[in-house]
Amino acid sequence: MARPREFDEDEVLDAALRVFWEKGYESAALSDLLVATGLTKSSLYKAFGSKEGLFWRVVERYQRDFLDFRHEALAEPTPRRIAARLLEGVTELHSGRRNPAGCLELNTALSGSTEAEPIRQKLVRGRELFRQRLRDRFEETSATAPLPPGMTSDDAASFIMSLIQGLAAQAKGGVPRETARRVVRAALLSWPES
Amino acid sequence: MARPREFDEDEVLDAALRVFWEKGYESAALSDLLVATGLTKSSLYKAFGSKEGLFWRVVERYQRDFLDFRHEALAEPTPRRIAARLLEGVTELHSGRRNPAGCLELNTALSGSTEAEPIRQKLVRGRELFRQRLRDRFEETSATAPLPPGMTSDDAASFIMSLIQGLAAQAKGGVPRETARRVVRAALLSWPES
DNA sequence: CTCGTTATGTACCTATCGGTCCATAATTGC
DNA sequence: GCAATTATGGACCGATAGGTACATAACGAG
Repeated sequence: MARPREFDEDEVLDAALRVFWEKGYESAALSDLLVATGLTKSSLYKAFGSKEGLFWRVVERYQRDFLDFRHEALAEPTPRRIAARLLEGVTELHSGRRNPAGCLELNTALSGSTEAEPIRQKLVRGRELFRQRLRDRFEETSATAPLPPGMTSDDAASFIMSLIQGLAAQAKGGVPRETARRVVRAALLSWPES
Repeated sequence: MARPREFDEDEVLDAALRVFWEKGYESAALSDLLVATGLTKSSLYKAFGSKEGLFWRVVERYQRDFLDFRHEALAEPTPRRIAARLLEGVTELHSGRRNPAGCLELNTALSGSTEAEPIRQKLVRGRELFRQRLRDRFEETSATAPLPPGMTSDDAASFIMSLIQGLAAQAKGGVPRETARRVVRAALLSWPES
C-alpha cells in the first residue's frame, strides 16, 4: 500500500560489495557507492540507514557468498585437510581475476582512522571467533590424524590464521595466484597426510 | 644567512612516524601530523613539500631505525637462521607495546583509495625487491644447510614473506606477542637446524 | 478518486580534507 | 643598520566527506 522500490536489493548489495571489497570501508566514498549501485542518496539512506548500515549488510553477504568454504573446511575430518581446504579456499578467493584483490574484511580492518575504529574491532572479534572454532576442530580431529609434531591445536590455529591474513595481504599486493598456491603447498609440507 | 628553523627535524620525523604508523598514510590527517609534530602548516610544507613528501622521509627513517634487523637476518649463514631472525624481528617490532601495532608499510599498502594508489605500488615494489633478496640468500645458504625438504628457495621466500605480512596483520588486530612467537615457532618446525 | 504510506530526486548542510598565499619575523653578509 | 634570504603564523581556498530536509511521485486500500 505504498510506492514500490525501483531497485533490486540483491543487485544493489552486490554492487556495493564490489566497491567495499576494492577500497575497504573508509576509502569507499558514498559517491562511489551511489554510482556503482545506481541509487540516489535518498534511496540508499532510506533503505540502509547509513554507510555503515550498508556495509554490514554487505559483510553479511560476503560471508555467505564468498566465505562459505570455511564451513566446508571445518567439516573436514583431519587437521591437514581442514588446513588445506581453508588455505586453498582463501587462495582461490583472494587472488583470482574474478574478484577484487585481497580480502574485504582485512582491507577494512587494517585501516587506521579513529572514525572506523569500532568497525575494525567488530571485524577483529569475528576473526578471533573463527580462530577458536578452528582450534577446537583441530583439537577434535587430531584424534584421527596428528597435527605436525610439536604443534598444539592452538599453535596450529594461530599459524593458519596468520597465513590466511598473509595470503590476503599478498593478494592485495598483486602476488599471482600461482605463487599463493606454492606458499600453501610449502606451509602444508610438514602436516601429516590423513 | 637567513632565519633558522625552530624545530628539530629528527624530532619532527619521529613524531610524524608515530602518526603514520598508527593510522597509515591516508588516515593520518594533516591536522594529526601538525598536532603531533608541533609544526604549523607553513613550516611543514616549507620543509617537506607535501604530505607525501613527509611520508617518504618517514618511511626512510622507519626502514633505517626499525627494519634494520632485516640486514642482519640476511647475513645469517643458514636458511633457518635467516628465517628465524626475520620472523622474530617482525614479531618484536610489530607486537610490542612500545610501538604502534602492526607495520607502517602494510597499514598503508592495504588501503584502497585511488588517490594513494601510486604510494601503495611503490611500497609493494619495495616488498618484492626484498623478497628477491631473500630468495637469493636462501639459494646461497642452502649449500651450507638445507631448506625444508620439498621447498625451493623461491617457495621459501614467498612463504616467509606471506608469514611476515600475516604477523603484521595479526599484530594490528591486537594479537599478543606471545601468540606471534608461537606462530613463528610453529612455522619453523620443519626448517632444519644448521 | 482520495488518502495514507513509502520511495525518489534535489537542494542543502557542516566538517574536514590537502594545499596555497602573503604578510611578518628572524637571521647573516655586507 | 640595511638587504637578502629563509621561516613562521594565520587566513583563505576549492573539493569532497557523510548526512539531512523537504517537496514530489507512485502505489494499494477504502
